[in-house]
Amino acid sequence: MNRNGLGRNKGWHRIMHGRGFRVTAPREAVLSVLEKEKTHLSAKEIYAKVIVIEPSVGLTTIYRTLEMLAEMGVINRVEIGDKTTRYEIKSNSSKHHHHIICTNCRKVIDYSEFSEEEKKLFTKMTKNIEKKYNVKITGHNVQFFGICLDCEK
Amino acid sequence: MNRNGLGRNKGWHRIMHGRGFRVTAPREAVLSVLEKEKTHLSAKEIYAKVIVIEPSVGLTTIYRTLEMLAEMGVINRVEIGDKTTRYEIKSNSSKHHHHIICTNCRKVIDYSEFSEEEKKLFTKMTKNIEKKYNVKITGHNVQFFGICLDCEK
DNA sequence: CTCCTTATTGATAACCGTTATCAATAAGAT
DNA sequence: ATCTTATTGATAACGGTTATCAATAAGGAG
Repeated sequence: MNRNGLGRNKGWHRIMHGRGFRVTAPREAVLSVLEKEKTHLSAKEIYAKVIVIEPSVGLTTIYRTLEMLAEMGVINRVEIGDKTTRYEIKSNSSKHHHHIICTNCRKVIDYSEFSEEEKKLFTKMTKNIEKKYNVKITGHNVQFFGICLDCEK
Repeated sequence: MNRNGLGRNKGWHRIMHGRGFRVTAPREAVLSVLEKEKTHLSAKEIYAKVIVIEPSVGLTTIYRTLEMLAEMGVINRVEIGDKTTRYEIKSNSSKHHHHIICTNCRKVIDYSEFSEEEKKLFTKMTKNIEKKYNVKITGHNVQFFGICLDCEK
């Protein structure tokens, strides 16, 4: 257990190191926050939580770290239509999922209980697209829009 | 054929009027541009094309008009990850489609040749989600990410 | 057609998320 | 312990979008 309460994640050290990145306190703090939250936070929201752990960290560093983690494939950028980029960690516990977004309050529900049928069809769609358009597909993003229970009144 | 070359679209007049909106030259010009282009333009790009038709129109009006058209359901907002909102018209000729986005050059391919299987599954997924999460689904957005032929070198 | 109400417009400034700059700092190899 | 250089934080700048407000014009009433 290091100073940030980041216990089992020494793995990051190796991954970062392997890519030639240095392991720093701000980076550990950002990972610690994302690991705990598992929800869709904006850079500002992450910043607010990070400075509790490491008060000297600047907002710029948050943006830079998020940029780096996204490039490393450790986190996903999530756009839910509220004009800011949000981030979610791709841990082994949180699988690939789709998003259900309330167009009124912008609440997000993660949807990951895919049926075998759904999984197969997405695989098939991906292959079809690759063949038909001669592209290499690296991922997909699915959003369902609607009005959540709370906003329905 | 009115002054903007907008012939068969007098329908907009009725729709706008019905909602209590006035039919103005800037609005007709924006619709004219979107109708012609059918691709994913940013507000600035639309502005550049509009001022050819109506030189006195300001950028602010473009934003306001796009906001209105989106609210009316006449156009879609499209996010392709290049930090600007893009717009596409929902004409009867351009059906519902998904997007294939090159993560390198941000080119977008529309994908609308859905198989019956795909259509059925999306309908089923929508119903499942509505039941399971108690929400009213109004639409969905699907993006496939990859590297296009040109960027593959 | 003319008048009148009020939605709409355009110029400008403000806003806000994100990024560039740059001297100071510190990770980690030697 | 030293040294190279990636990283940092403060600040300013940037770019897309929105608020402000007086001037304009759509379109209904007469």
